[in-house]
Amino acid sequence: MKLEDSIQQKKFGSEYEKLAINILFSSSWLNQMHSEVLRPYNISWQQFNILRILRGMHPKPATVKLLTERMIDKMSNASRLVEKLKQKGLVERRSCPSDRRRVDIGITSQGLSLINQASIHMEKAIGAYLKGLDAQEANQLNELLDKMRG
Amino acid sequence: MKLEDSIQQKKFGSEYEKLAINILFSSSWLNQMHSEVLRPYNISWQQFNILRILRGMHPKPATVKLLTERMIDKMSNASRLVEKLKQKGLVERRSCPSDRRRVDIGITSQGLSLINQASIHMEKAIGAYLKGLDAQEANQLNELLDKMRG
DNA sequence: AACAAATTGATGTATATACATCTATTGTAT
DNA sequence: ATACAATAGATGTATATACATCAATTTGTT
Repeated sequence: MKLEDSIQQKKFGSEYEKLAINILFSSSWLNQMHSEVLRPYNISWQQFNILRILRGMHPKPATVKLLTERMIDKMSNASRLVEKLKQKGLVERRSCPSDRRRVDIGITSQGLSLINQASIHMEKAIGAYLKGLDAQEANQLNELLDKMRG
Repeated sequence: MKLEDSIQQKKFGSEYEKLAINILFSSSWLNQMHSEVLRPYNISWQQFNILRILRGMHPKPATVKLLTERMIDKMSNASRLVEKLKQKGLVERRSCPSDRRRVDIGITSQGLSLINQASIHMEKAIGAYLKGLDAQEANQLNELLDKMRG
C-alpha cells in the first residue's frame, strides 16, 4: 500500500524525506506483526531478540555488553530486559568468575523451548506478511538499506 | 554498513527475516538522528510529526482522530501528545461546536515558528544521513517498501 | 604499590507506548 | 421518544525507552 494513502499525506519535502518516513512507518507496521505473534508467549520483541541471541551462543553465556552490541535497538536497556527474562525463568544470571564486573547470562531450557516455538511462528508470520515481495526483491531491499546507512 | 556487521549476526533464517530485522534496525538508526535534530527544540519525534500535520492543515483545525489516522505510529497516544504540546504553548485545543465529542486542535504561531525552523534542520539532516543513496535509489527503495506492505 | 582512567552493569527519572476501560455525545432502529 | 449501538476522546496501568548517573571492578601509568 502506498505510503501516501497509509498516512494520508500527499506531498513530501523530498524523496529522501519520504524514504525516512516510509522506513519508520514500515517499522511500526512490522512491530504490530511482532506484537501479535509474541502475545501468546508473553514476551516483548526486545525480549525475543535477546533470547534469540542467547540461543545462538548457547551453551556459551553472554554478557549485558555483548547483548547491547548485538541488539537491534541499541538504546534499549539490556540490563533490565534480562531481569524481566530472569523473573520469567527464561534466562539465568551468575557473576563471571574471571571478571567480577561482568555477569554471565545463559538461556534456560525453558527459554530455549520458548524461543524455538516462538521463532517458528515468527518465521511463518514474516513470510505471510512480506509475501508482496519475491526473494530477489527482498534481497534488493536489503542491499539498498545497507547502502543507505553508508 | 552491512546489517551483519552492525548487529554481529552472520546468519538469518531467510532473506525475509533479514529484511524485517534490517527495517527495524534502519528505523532505530533514523530515530537516533531524529532525536539529535529535535533535542534543541525540546520535542519528541511524535510531537514533531503532529506539529507537521497541524501545519499542513493550518488554519483549519484537526481532531485527535484525524491526527491518529495520519500519524506514522498509529499506536501512540495522540490525545496525550497533544496535551504535552499544549503545555508548551505549541497547540491550542477548543471543543468543537458542531460535535461536542470532538476537540478542535490548532497550531499556535509559536508552534508554527518552531516547526518551520525544526523542519528545515530535519530536511538537512536527512539529506546528510541518506547521502549514500542517489535520488533514483531512494525512489526505488520507496517503491519496494510500498510493495512489501502489500 | 598507589592512583587515575576506563569498563561493566545497575539504577533513578522523566517520558512514551500498548492496551483496556471509562465518560460524554451522537447516530440509528424501533 | 426511547433504547441501544457507535464514536470521540480521556485516563488508568503496566511496561518500555532515553538518558544521566552511580558503584564496583579492572586496567594502565608512574
